[in-house]
Amino acid sequence: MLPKVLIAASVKPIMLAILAQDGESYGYEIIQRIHNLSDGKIQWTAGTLYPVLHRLETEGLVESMWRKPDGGRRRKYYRLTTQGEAAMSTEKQQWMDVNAVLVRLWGPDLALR
Amino acid sequence: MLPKVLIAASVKPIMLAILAQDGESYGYEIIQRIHNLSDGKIQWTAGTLYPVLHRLETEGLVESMWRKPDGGRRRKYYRLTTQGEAAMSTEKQQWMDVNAVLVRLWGPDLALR
DNA sequence: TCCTATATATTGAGGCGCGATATATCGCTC
DNA sequence: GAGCGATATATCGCGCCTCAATATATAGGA
Repeated sequence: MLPKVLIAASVKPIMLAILAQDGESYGYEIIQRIHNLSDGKIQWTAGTLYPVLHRLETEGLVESMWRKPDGGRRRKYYRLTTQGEAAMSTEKQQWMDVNAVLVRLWGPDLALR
Repeated sequence: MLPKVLIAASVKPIMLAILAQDGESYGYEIIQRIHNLSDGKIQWTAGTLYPVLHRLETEGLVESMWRKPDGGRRRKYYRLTTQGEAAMSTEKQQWMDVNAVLVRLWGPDLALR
């Protein structure tokens, strides 16, 4: 079980990175995607995910459209905006800045193991 | 300026790692240490640091002792407990789990650049 | 018909950073 | 010996965040 604060810090960069890689996706699929990507270590719930998606949309980083597939119920697909791509770069840089400090403290050799 | 949530997620592992590496230190020094370690990118304030130190002490991860150096005013020195060392390992593993997901999404090749 | 999986949405409780503020002392300069 | 900046610790409260719980709806299979 990961600490809340670590979930909080990683949810935005991970969400943006998933949409950047997958092109577009919807809530339920994203939950499963991150579950697989992390070997089950990260388990977002609906109560975590949807508020984040709505926040990203309010901030203009993602846009959404409803779609109804043949069979199965309607889904709300999300896609990165141009602003969202820029935001991902920023988030990535910030994460790596902090990560660099931790790697330095834990020992630079560990980065290669 | 780093996002609050990223500060929140990193403050505990960084604090534990600093004390693990330095043996012991005190609030004011830790603030300068992290400033230098991060090339000025991470700037903790007293309002961030002291509550965290107190929390770590309540959790039994650090222990403290007042000391009065020759010249200069008294300082409260902090040191990791055995529990604190174990907590650092856990925090480290959790951070690396999340970092692994991000590296995977951003592209594994980036890890070498 | 009923159950399970799929799918989105909201609320409220609890947790946390950090700017602002308070308090105190050292060492230097005028 | 007054004044000041650097050193040093401490607390409060605003605002933001997660996430369990809850609500709603539908597809497909038993």
